[in-house]
Amino acid sequence: MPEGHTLHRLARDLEAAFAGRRVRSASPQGRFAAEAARLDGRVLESAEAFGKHLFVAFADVPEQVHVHLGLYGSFVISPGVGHPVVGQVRWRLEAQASADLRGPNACELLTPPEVDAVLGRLGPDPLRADADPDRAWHRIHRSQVPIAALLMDQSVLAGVGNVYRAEVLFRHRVAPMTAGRRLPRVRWNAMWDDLRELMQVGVERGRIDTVRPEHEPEAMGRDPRADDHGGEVYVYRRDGQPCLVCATPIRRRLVAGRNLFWCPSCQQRG
DNA sequence: CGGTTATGGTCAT
DNA sequence: TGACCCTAACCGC
Repeated sequence: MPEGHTLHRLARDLEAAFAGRRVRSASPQGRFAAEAARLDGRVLESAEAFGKHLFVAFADVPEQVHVHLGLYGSFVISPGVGHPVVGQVRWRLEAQASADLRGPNACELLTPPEVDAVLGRLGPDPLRADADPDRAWHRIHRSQVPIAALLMDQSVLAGVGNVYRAEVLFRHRVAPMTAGRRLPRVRWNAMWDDLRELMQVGVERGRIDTVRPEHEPEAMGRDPRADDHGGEVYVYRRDGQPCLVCATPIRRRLVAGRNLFWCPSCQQRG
């Protein structure tokens, strides 16, 4: 379930479990075998996330492991070592804990220039303290592309995925097909601040929650059970169901190959 | 058991 | 725009 919050949480957890420790490194599946063997027995130095990209550094190794989870990759940390390998495990780290990487879009050793090249393609990441929202604004305010597409463009903004884009558009009542150049600057500033807070909550809880207290199902007299994807949201994957605010049926439409969800009644402004 | 789906991205056309 | 990559869960038969 990888949007940016997942990777930042993962970086934090990997450091807690492995930083400063000598680790075993292997590729049970074999597709990262040579690289994993090279790192075996070394000290894991750091794990850091930029948008949806994760970089793991080892002492005395100039290259870093670049991990991108893609649509359905997972990197799961569990206590203890020597667990049986279940399914396709691309990379396994072990110290006093274990971490299994499955189904990543990318798992590769990159040289420092190659790392810089990846980072250079990324827009500002709301989860990084030094991120500059003006860099994103510069791209947005001169673009004819719908804001719903711009939010997914990692070179405009890094870390936002299909859930956060739908939810932040709803929370700010923005019509998804509004061209970037039609979005008022004050609106963008508010969306950026909101994303910072929402994604930080995502890091802390390990799930995406976007519903304000006054709209929570319990407060609205509904079953307080979380949505199927694990968090509490306004529109994501709720097509056909009543809007939590106005009861209008939530709509769905494919935008740039991904399902976009929105409330046609609540979301009418630029 | 096979088809579908998924919070993503790249590359070719 | 479409093909393709990667893995697992879920659904209907």
